[in-house]
Amino acid sequence: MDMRFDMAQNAAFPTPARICGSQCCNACVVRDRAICADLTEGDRGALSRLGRRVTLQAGQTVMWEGDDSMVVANVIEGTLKLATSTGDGREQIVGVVYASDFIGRPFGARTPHSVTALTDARLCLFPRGCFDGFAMRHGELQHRLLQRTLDDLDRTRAWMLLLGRKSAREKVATFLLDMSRRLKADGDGVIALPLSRQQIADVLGITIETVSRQMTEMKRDGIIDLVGRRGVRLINIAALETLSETV
Amino acid sequence: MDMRFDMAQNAAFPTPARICGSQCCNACVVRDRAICADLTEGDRGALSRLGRRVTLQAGQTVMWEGDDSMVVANVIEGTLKLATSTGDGREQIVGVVYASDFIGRPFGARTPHSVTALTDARLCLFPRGCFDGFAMRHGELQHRLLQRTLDDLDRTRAWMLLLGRKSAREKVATFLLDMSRRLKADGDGVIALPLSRQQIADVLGITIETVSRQMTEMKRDGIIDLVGRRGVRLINIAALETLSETV
DNA sequence: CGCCGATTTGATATACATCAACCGCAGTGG
DNA sequence: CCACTGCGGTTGATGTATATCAAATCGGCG
Repeated sequence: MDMRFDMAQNAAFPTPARICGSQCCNACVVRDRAICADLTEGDRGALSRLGRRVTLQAGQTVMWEGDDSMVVANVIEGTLKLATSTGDGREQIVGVVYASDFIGRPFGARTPHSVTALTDARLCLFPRGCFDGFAMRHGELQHRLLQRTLDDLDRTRAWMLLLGRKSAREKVATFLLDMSRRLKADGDGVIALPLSRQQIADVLGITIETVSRQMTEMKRDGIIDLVGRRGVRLINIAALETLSETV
Repeated sequence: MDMRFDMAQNAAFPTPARICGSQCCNACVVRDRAICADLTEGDRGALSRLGRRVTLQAGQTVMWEGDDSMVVANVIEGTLKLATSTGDGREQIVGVVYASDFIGRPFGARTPHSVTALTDARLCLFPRGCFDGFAMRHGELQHRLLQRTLDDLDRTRAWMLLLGRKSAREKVATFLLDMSRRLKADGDGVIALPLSRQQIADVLGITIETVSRQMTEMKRDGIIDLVGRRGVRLINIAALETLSETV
């Protein structure tokens, strides 16, 4: 695993103040977006004591497909991918997760996909057994987790339409729009993609060459602009929406 | 909507005894597999009173993609499909649900996909608002729903690998194995598929012709046998597993 | 400035889609 | 009872989007 990342992915969270050490939720940047948001301060502290903060480097894998489900985590900072693959090495990225998202498989024996950091990342990691137990005693937490899982399922099913029925052009257009909704553009309207071309291909179920060709073609057509390896500026969003085609 | 079904899909549930009328859970065939399984008898009765039993004919649609989420339901009997489509009519089936499964979008404003009966079916239908309220007061129910949603998500993500990275041959092999796991074969080892060729194509993200060709080819190779329009016998399961390719 | 992996570009192959008959079974009606 | 009809399914001929293979180019880093 030797990925290199040329852009400052984590600029949004410039080393958050660790006022009360790494164990404290009060200073947590995702506190009110993560699943622990609805817990009382006391309960949140109790949950916090079950887990620990860990740092990941880009390219590191936290969980492997098919492994026993040993841990779950909140993403505090960074971007990670969820992936499955066939026996002969073809990979499909089944999800991309961002700060405040939840990862891992609670209430289940196996992790059904690998989880790998795309950028440097920080997690709030819990042993699964402890987390499950805590969740069973805290309805608010389970409710939040349910909400999030239902949303994930909706988004995943929408992506099935893309994988099964859209052309390469439509796939790339949909991908770019999706990214523009999740990521903030800089002053010049340039979005820094957290994914390499190969990873984009693995998200869309096409090859790297096809991704590249579609993007340069869109650039030729004046719909987008490519800046450096990881940057895109969406020039004609309406055109992208027409291309992405889902009503 | 004029689908016709030549095989007795529902033979497994020969007009269940309605001992205490259609409103009673005690005689419910899915009582201990559905999400209400962990409720006390009293709570189950209370939930039951919020909803009503409805009968669907094959081809009828209960919910439409993008509509306000008004109802949710347990499937008592029958098979239904969940589908989304592009503006120009390409369809992707994002899920197939069976007896004891749960359908609809609780805790959310919109139904993200249509739900249509593939066979005649019976549902235990709840207004969403009432259901949500009841669920909020009953942790066991939410826990069951969470479990089920997590399982759905796992299965859906596994299907993404199929849609994005598998060949037509692999797709059909995977589909047949999946069916053989969910459906019981009759005495001769023949499985009655609940889906037409077009619907199989819409599940796998390929065309009807490709489905047909792959199946007749597998038949030529002695891997499966086709009996009538809806019947398949899996002769060489090992070969199918090799073909389906996921490790 | 030069190097190395990431990306783009080009040439070619191919799996699958598309278009078009055709077949066969299940109703239907004479 | 049998021809007729309609629809789901199969089969064939052909087209094309995308994969594959190969090489050139770029961009960031030492």
